[in-house]
Amino acid sequence: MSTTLHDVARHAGVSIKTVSNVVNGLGRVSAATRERVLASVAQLDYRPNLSARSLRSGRTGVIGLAIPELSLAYFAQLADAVIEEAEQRGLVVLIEQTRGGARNRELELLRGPQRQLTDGLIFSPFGMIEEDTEFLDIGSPLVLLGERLPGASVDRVTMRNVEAGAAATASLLKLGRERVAVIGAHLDARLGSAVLRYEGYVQALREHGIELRDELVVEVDLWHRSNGAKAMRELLARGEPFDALFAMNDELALGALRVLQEDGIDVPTDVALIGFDNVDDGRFSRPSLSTVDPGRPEIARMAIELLLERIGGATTDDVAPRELQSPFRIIERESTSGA
Amino acid sequence: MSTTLHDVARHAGVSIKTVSNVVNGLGRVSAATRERVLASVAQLDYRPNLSARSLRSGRTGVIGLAIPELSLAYFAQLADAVIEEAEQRGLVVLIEQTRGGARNRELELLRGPQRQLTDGLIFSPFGMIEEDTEFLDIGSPLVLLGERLPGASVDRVTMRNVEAGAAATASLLKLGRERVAVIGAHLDARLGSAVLRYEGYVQALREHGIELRDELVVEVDLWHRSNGAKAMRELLARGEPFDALFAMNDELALGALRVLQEDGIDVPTDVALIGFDNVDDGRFSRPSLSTVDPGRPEIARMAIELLLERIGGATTDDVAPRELQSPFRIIERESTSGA
DNA sequence: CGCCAAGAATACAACGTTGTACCAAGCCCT
DNA sequence: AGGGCTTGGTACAACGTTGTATTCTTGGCG
Repeated sequence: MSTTLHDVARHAGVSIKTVSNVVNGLGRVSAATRERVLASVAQLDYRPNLSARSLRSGRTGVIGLAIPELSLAYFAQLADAVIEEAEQRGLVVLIEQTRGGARNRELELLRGPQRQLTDGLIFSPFGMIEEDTEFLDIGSPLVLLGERLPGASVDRVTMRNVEAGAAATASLLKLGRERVAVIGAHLDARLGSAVLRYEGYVQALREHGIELRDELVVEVDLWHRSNGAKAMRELLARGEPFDALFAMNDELALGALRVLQEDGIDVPTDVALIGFDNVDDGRFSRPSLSTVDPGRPEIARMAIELLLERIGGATTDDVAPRELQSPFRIIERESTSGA
Repeated sequence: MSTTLHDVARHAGVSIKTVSNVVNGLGRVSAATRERVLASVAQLDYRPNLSARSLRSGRTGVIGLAIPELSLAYFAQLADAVIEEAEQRGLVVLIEQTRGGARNRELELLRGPQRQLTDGLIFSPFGMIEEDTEFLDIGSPLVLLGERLPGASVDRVTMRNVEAGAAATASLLKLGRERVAVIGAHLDARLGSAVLRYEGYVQALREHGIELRDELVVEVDLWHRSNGAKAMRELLARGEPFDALFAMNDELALGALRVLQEDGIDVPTDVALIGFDNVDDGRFSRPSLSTVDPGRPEIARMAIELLLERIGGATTDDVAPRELQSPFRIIERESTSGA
C-alpha cells in the first residue's frame, strides 16, 4: 500500500493532523516542524489519498463533460478546451458520450452513478425534450451548453445563434449571390441550434430583400459529414439553381463540398460556401472553408466558471441561473472569396 | 446531503450492512427483506457514495487515458473507442492531454495526483526518452500504446508498423509508380512509429527493386495538418520528381493534398497518395484518401483488457508484461485509384 | 426433547482524511 | 505573581462504505 498521513506522522515524530496541516497549508505550524514534515513527505513519497479526501470534503476535483460524440471534430476541440481550462483550475475531466444524443442515453447519464464521482457536469443536450427538464435536477451543479431546453432554470452557455446565422448568410449575400441554399435545417423542431441558425438565415434574406425559397432548404438530422454529402445530392437532384450555400456546421459543409466537386461545380466561383464551427479541417480543405468561429475557448471558460461558482457557493439553490453568451466571428476563407 | 446506507437501513428497519449486501448482491438475504430494502432504496433514491466505496475497496472505477491531443482526429477517435469499451465494463475514463507530448508534461502526468484517482492508465507516450523508463513505475497498472520506450517492461499494445508501412508503400508501387516520396520521417530518432513506418517504406522499396532516394524523404516533427502542408511545399521546392506519396498519417496526407492541388498536381493521376490512421475526414476529401486502418477498436479493447488483468490480478508484479498487436488493413480509395 | 448446522441478520472496525475541540507552553501586562 | 492571550500542537470523531466476526433464529434430526 502507499504511504499515508500516519506513516509520515510517525516518521516525522508529529501528529497526523500536523502533517495534514502542512500538506494543505492550514493551521499554524512552526517553520521547524514544517520543514521536518516536508522532508518526511518527500522521503516517503507521500501522496494524499483522493478518495479519502473526497469522502471528507465532499469534493472530488473531477468534473463531467457529456457530449454527443468525441469523433465529431467540434466536440473533440471543445473537450480539448474544457480539459485545458479545467486543468488550470486544478480539476480533471471525465468525458462521457451520449452517442448521437439519444434521449434515453442522456437521461441515464444524468442519473448514472458517475454523477457521484463528479463535482458538477457540463452537458451538451441533444435528444432531451422539454418534458424532461425535471431530470436536470441532478443534485450537483450543472451547466448546459446550447439553447435546448429553454424552459429549464439552469446555468447555461449559449451563443448568438440567430445573429451568427444571419451574419453567415449575409456574408454570402454581400458577394452578390441571390440564391442562397441552406443545409442542416430542422424545420419542425422548435428548439436547438438548427432552429436558431435557420431563423438567422431567414432574417438575413429578408433584410436583403431576397425571397425565401423552400426548395433551397434541406433538412438534415445529424450534422455528420456523410449527411452533408447526402443533403447536397438531394439539393442537386431538385434541379433548383443556387449560387451560395450556408451549411449549419463544418462537417456538413465539407461533406457537401465533396459532392459539389464531384459534380464539377466550382467553389466559390459557381457556389460560395460557408460553414459553422471553425473546425480545424476547414483550414486545409480545398478551397479552404469560410466559417463562423463560435469562440470555443470562451465557451469552455464560461462553462467552467459557471460550474465553479455553483460548486464554490455554499447556498447554491437560491442564486438565479445565469446565461453567458460566447462571442462569435465570421472567418472568410477561399470558399467565399470574391471571385 | 444525499441519502446514505444509514437512511435506507433506518427506513427499511434493517441493519446498514444488510442494505449494503442487498445493493451489492452479496451475503445471504431472504427474499422478503431484500424486497423491503429495494423498496426503500427506490423510495429514498439511494445512490452509493463512490468516494466512500473507493476508500474501502481501493478501486475507483476510473481509468486514465493520456494522449497528446484530443483535437487530432486520430486521438479523438481513439478516445471515443476507449470510452465505449470502458463503458461496457462499467468503467469511466479520465482524459488527460500531454499537449504535443512534451517530455516534462508526460513525466508530471505520470506522477500527478490524478494517478490516485484512477485504477490504471492507458498512456500514449511521445516525448519521453529511454532514460525515463523508471518513471513508468507509477504504482498502478499501466498500458502503453505504441512502440516507444521499448526497454520498459510494461504491458503494451502496438501495431505492426513496419509491415503496415511496407504494405502502404507496396500499394503505391503496385500501381507502377517508381518514385515514391514519404513525409513524416524522423530520421535521427531510434524510436517511434515514424522510425518503424519508415523502415517498412525502405523495406518495400527494396523488395520491389526500387532505389531509395533521400531527396524523396521529408522529415516532419509533429504530424499535424499544417506540417503536412509545409512538408509538401518543401518537397515540391526540391524539384525532385515523384509520382506517389506515402504520408505517415492522414493529417499529413490531407495537409499535403491541399498543397498538391494548389500546385495543380492531380491526385491520383500525377501523384498517388496514401495516408495512415483511417481518420474519418479521409472519406470525404476529394479525392478520398487511401489509408491504413490501424484497428482502433481493437487497440482500445486490447488496452483495456490488459489493464483489467492487472487491476484484477492480486499479485500483479510477478506476471510478465504482455504485448498485444492490433491488426491493420489497407483501405484503397480514390487517392490511389488505378487511373 | 435437546442439539447442531445452516440461514439470516447484525455489530464493529477499518479505509485515510480533515474539522472541531482541546491542551500545553510561553509571553505580556498589570 | 497570576490572568489572559497568542502560538504550536494534539486527540478524537466523522465522512459512507464494506470485510470479519459474531449473534440470533429456525428447522431437522437423532
